[in-house]
Amino acid sequence: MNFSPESLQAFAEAAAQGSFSAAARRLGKSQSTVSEAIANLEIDLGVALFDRSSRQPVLTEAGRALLGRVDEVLAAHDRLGRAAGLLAGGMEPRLTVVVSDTYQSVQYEATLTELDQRYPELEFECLVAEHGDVLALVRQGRAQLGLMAAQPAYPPDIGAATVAERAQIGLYAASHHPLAALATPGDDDLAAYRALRLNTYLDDAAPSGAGRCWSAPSYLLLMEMAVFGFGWAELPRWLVERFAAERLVELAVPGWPKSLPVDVVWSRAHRLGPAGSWLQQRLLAR
Amino acid sequence: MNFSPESLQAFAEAAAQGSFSAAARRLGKSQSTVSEAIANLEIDLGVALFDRSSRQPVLTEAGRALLGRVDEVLAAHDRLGRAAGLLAGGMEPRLTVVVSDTYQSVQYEATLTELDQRYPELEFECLVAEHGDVLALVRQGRAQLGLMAAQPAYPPDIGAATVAERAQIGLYAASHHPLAALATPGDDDLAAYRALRLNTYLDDAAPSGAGRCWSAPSYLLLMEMAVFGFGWAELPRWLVERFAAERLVELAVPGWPKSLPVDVVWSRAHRLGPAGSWLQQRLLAR
DNA sequence: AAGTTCATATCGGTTTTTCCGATGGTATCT
DNA sequence: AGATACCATCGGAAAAACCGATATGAACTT
Repeated sequence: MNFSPESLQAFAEAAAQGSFSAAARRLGKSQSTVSEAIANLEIDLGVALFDRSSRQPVLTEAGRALLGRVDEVLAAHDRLGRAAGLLAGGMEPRLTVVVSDTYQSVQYEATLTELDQRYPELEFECLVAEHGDVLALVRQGRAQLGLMAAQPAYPPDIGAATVAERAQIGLYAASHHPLAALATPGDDDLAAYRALRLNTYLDDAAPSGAGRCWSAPSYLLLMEMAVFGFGWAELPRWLVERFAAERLVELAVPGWPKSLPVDVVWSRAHRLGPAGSWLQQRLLAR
Repeated sequence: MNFSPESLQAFAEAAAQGSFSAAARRLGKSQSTVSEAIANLEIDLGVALFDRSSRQPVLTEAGRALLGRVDEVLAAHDRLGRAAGLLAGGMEPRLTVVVSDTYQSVQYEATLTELDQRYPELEFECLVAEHGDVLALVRQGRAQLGLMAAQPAYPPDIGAATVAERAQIGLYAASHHPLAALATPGDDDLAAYRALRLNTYLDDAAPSGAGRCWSAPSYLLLMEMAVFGFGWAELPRWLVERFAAERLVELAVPGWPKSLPVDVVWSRAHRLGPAGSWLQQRLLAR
């Protein structure tokens, strides 16, 4: 069975208006067209939709039940049309952002909420990759935008700009860890205990005591290990404040917390779509 | 914009098969029809859906994004067709059951779950009404089935049958209520404390102490009042067991708990549909 | 490198559907 | 009873869906 959108629209409009003629006027078609469309739809469905015994047609019980289904079809139909219109207008079908694990940012939640409101049809994808891979994914077009620790220089085909907000990285240990008892622990105190390190964080020279350090591939796992008291760790401040504020304490080591600049990067070869451009500007605007 | 179901189906099938010809074979149409349908759809949508540079057409990014929307339209379309088929086959569009407040029955939960599985397209409506109104609603066709306390006789146009399972009504008071401390309270003990009564329960003669009794229009409110210790109440056993088992105690008054027969009633003038007949039989079969 | 195969695009022509204006019948209101 | 507004039906015009045949191109074989 195959129901034409014209018939469905005629039915829905007639049900809404309570009149075939009024529906025809609103749809810009002739009355006979609407009448025949509904009659054909009734044949196709095998059910009478309207009771025509009185002057104005009134929905039958079956018609009332099927009207809901018809509305669903038309709503899905409209969504398709809207999505196609956006795509035809140059909107990218999806936006991929790759975030360096060091700066994976639930802190951008508000921005993403705004993105969702502004571009509801957009498919959004978030990748996490290690520093070098961020550039590779952006360069090959797999991702449109990247967020990573600011670099002194970038390849010529990569555009970059520094985000106003810097990433805050602190040193943390569990509340019951010996380090938590010290007022101002120094580097030698840190060296006395096990370090918990991100094992994708390759830029840094291995510190003393590296033989005893534990590592994990994400800050979340690292934080879990710190909460259990396995050692101390460098962690993004927002992550601790949101998920482990009462179980970890920040260590007041001189020179900490660090505040690292973050860059947004993009490929000059691939033009950003409207949503990508908006997100780029939005990230820089803060 | 108006997208014909033929085009959408051709697009979805072609995307699934990765081939226009294969889609045409599966749809029972000629290859040129599918090709033209998709070409027209691309014109209507304003975007290219397939990349035709290679032998087999491959979805563009936009096509991949829109395919999801198209599938939603087709799914809604299918649901409409299925619902219409059921209605055309004699299925009632909705089933209304009216339950006497005395026996409102979440206890029939399993039966309703089964009804939902068996008739997923059915619109189910549950009304609650006072004894006499149950018969009125069934008689006028507003409800197809009724559940109420068994009556000695019914009007001739009303069919009735007794449900195998009887309604269990017990006497309850809060755990901290003085009555809860008595091993076997008698009627005189009950009379010494406030009674909580259903105020639609008009058949019973007002007992002694009626001036002090509190009432509520539903067993749920009544049970709340009992939990707060305001007095003792007649309550359906299943209701207490499910929602207040640890806060109320049953009073071992001689003659209680009562076990009342429940009748299913229906109108002889209105034929029951398949779902109604099934539910009727299912209620009686236990 | 040429030939084979299998895919899609395109083109006429036929069939089907959609749409309109006109007409007639019927319920509702004055 | 008449006026009015509504719906069903009819015949013809316009649009579309559909098919078979054919051209063209990509991948694969020899």
